[in-house]
Amino acid sequence: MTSITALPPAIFLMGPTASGKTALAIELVENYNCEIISVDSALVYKGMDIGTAKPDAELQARAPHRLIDLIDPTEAYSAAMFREDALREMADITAKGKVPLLVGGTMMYFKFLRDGAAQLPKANEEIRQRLLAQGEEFGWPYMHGKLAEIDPVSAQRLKPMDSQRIQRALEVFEISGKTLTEYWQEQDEQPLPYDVINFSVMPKERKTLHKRIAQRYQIMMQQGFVDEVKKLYARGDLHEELPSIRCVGYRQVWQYLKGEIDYDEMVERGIIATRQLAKRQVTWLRSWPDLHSLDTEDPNLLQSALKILP
RNA sequence: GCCCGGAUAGCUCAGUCGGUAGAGCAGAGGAUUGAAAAUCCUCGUGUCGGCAGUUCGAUUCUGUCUCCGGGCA
Repeated sequence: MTSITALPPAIFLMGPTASGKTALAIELVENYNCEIISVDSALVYKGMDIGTAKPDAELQARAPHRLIDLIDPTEAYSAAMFREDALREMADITAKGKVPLLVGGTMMYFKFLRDGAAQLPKANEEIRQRLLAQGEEFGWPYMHGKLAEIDPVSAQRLKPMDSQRIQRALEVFEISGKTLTEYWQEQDEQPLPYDVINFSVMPKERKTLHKRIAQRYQIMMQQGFVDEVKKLYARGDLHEELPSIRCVGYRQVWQYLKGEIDYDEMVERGIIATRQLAKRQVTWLRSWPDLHSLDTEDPNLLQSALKILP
């Protein structure tokens, strides 16, 4: 009754963009019996390397990352797909007698892993496009009103301009005839079968993070970020509405290539978008339970992390 | 040196027919259930360039000085 089955360990290494997660993860791989699983919604895209700060060939040779380069930029990934993929990879690593090290900044993916997900129907592109077009035409408050008729609980929770969530709630109902609220009620606990050690890494000062973001963005420019996006642009089958092209930086370079903004403005807006991303990531982390906070600038960062690990 | 136009929130600017001011952007805080690097919500006191004058009262009118544009020499 009181006996608790020992769960295998797993490590979550979370943090805002440009906080030094990857560097620490690689050091951990070299000093601890673990393997990396990427938790990043942008690293899944093939051909998007510089702007996503994807670990290069040399780093990946030192410490292989799972769940990167999974799909083409025309395709879409999702938190639910991530959960499935990650659980599979974690089991594989555990079976090898190693500890899964989940590293990334996509906090909703971490949340899905930690808390599970409802058994919702997956996105339907045709319905999605139609709902988006309707939203554009009649305005999201109108769509929000329609949602209130079929699923008042969801409507009350969502703001009238939250296009994405309103669209999703309507989509779920159209596909299945069941409301999002009903699905949520049916959702049962899906505890993660691991004993997780939660880490966050970031500089103590926001200003320091902002500085790192700006510096890294300039380095990306020097590495040929614009050329990378040019290649995507030249394909002709990609556009600004795709999740891939909406990624931080890619969206801004895309606008530059379309001639909507000049070079300096593109750089400025790219850096701003990165800062705003970092802020949202930090917001997630503030309420994350059982978090061991590490300081990017800690000269003994690796040792500080190892001290906490079993 | 002269003429004209500016000088207001971190930035770009609006405005007050004289009663101490407001947008966008930035920034901060928050939300987050198959797009999440997405999507959305909340938050605006600042010697209204300095000094002097008129006035009950000046950021607003007048004078002057400083600085920044542009033009003429």
